[in-house]
Amino acid sequence: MYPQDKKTYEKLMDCAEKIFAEKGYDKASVREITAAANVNLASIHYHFGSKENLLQELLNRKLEWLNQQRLIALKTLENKSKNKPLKPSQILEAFFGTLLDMLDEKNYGGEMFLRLLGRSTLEPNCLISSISSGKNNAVTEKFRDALFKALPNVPKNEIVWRFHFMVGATSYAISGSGLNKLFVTAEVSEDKSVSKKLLKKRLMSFLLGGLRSPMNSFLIGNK
Amino acid sequence: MYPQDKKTYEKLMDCAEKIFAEKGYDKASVREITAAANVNLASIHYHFGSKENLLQELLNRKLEWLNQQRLIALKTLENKSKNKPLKPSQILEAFFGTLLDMLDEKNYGGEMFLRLLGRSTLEPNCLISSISSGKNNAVTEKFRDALFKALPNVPKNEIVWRFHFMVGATSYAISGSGLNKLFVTAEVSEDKSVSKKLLKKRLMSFLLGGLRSPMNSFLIGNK
DNA sequence: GTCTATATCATGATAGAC
DNA sequence: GTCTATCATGATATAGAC
Repeated sequence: MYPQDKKTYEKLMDCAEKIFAEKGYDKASVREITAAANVNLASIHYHFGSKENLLQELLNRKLEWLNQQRLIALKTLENKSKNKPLKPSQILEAFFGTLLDMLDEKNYGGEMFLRLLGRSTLEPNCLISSISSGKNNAVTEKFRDALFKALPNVPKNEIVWRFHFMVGATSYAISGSGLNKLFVTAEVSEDKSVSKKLLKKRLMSFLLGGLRSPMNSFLIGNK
Repeated sequence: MYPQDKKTYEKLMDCAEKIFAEKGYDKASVREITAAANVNLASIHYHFGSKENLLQELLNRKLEWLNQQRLIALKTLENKSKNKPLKPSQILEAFFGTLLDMLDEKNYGGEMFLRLLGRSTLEPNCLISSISSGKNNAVTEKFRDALFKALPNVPKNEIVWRFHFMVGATSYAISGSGLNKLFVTAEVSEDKSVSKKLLKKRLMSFLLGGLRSPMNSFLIGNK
């Protein structure tokens, strides 16, 4: 079944990624994963300690890669426009656009990652570490600061909140299942391939509108 | 422990709601729920058929109540402003404001509901029915149509997508765990009680901005 | 150090007595 | 409707082979 030359650790990572993507974390059993990888049942415990830890490793691996891409995109932008502050749309492109591009990845990698990331934000007391880990926060802060510079007239507090809202809209929009669920009404449907292509444009337009939404006096009054 | 006069069915619903909210669906065991309710282990199977079904019942109960409130709010608005089209902000208030107000509910009801609802949108092949059930779709469509009227110049397709994005931003913003996770940086933090009060204002402002975001030519060109 | 075979323990589900 | 007993499946732990 599986190429024999790969190490057990790698086999498990690969198979787990695929099976998690297909069935979700809960319904993917340790037995199924080890069987698919042609390794012993106990190897997950040996290499990762637990099923949860295996998921952690997968998320961390993806997250690190994603954040690298994000930083590269940001650096590129900053190099191009010497000194001049970046436009909000450019910053969003580097942060969320890079994430959205993962959807096109092969091997379910992108979709699984995004779904499981979403799950980890919803389940209490679970999987927090991969998100609030130092590296990830560092990247988030870089983009946060870029937004501060790009929108000097907006209170920093508000920017942080709106960043948060943007992450939410993106996570949800991206979760494969969510997409077709809420609005399956025929009248407004369009060709699916068209929808997929337009998703990024549409979401970015929405995020930008939310980010730059005028602030009412109440919010400003409260700093 | 538990008041003896309540029926088993009610006891289970109440305890399950609380325990699901605290630990999440997976980590709440049938044994723990039945123990807390002072009923027999097998009663969940008898009354609900399965643990999943119990969750379904909980979600449906909440969802129906929520949607009733939403319809009432919408009707009230439509009665007040005879014939004149509603403002988008009013429609959002009726739909998302009503949802956000559930956060103040006692007994974890609101938070659990929102978290589990979020989960159900992220897990594949799971719990779809409560969301795409007929009643819920009917309510969603009412609000969708209200937005169509309120924004006659925006293509219907775009409104539907933006509605979708708004749901995502709201779900995420509301999920108790998500709130403190992403941005725990000290510099931008403010008093937590203040944050909680302002959440609704902030989110509504963001949603409104996203909903009314100008459309770039690319999107319009593709209808 | 790496992997395997096997044992343990918790969980959801269920059958059948009362 | 409620109970006890039991099953099937899952994750995890351990002992020991290579």
